[in-house]
Amino acid sequence: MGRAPCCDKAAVKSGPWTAAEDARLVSYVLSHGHGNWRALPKQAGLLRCGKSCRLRWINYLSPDVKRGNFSPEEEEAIIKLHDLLGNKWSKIASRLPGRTDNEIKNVWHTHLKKRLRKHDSMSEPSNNSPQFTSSEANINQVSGHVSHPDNLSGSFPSCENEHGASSMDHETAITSDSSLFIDSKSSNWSEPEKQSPSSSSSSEGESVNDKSTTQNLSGEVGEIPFEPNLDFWDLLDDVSFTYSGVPVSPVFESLDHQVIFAEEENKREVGSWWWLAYLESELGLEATILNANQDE
DNA sequence: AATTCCATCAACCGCCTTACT
DNA sequence: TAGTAAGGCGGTTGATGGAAT
Repeated sequence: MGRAPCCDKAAVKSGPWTAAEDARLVSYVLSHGHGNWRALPKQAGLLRCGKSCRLRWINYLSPDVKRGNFSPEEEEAIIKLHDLLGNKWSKIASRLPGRTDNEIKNVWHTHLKKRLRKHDSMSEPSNNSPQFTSSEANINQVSGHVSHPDNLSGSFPSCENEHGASSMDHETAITSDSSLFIDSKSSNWSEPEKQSPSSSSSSEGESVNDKSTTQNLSGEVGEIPFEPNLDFWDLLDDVSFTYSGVPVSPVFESLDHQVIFAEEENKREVGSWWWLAYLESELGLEATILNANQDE
């Protein structure tokens, strides 16, 4: 007997999310939260597995998610953190505000790993310890970073992490290493158009999820088969957005605005706000907002 | 212009961990 | 303490678009 499936696979939908599903999920989470992911699909009227809902929210729909290319600083941080933590993507993601484990994992496999390998092939492996992979052996060369002191001890080479050894001791050490944490308010965040060509995919910043959401905008949005949460749509209808009493342009050109307006205690709120504006833009409603702004 | 190959990334799968009873 | 449910995580896959031929 195998493990019981988390949900009835025959009764749930799989594959790319439609704009209507996104809207329904967002509407529900914003108004009710996500106390129970497993129960959420039913309550929200989604024919999706709870896990799928959670993943969709965390990796794409959450206002905390920073879209756009990875800045050189972020990439360097990933390299450093991977050197220390191995494939602990969620731990790495926790150090990169706005970035998800999935995104980091993809970037690592599609860009950074190759880059390191390439760098490796161009350099002489003069001092490589046998237990280090070639790419790991060059991480310090690329980043100019000296690993955490613990990492230099014989008991904790990088490759141990890579192969699943516990990283808890490391985590504790790393937690106190502020140099390995990208401040969400830091100007190090770069806008997509400022990205170096070597950064991750060039299209991500401007056409978010054009494989799933955007491609469905043509027909499904107009046929959203559910009753939208009124509070949620009221927010979208409210074009006189303000933050702390200050009028704010509702259409952001980049997520950096989320950072600009993010006082620590209000960061999440603003992020949610930005997201609403973004969603409206994605759903083709930006004209409404822009026109409203111009009228002011 | 058509076809093939490759890179990218969203999403799925299954295992592990944690919280609760 | 053991059993169970749910959340979380990392590995992997498949669809897609663009580049190369």
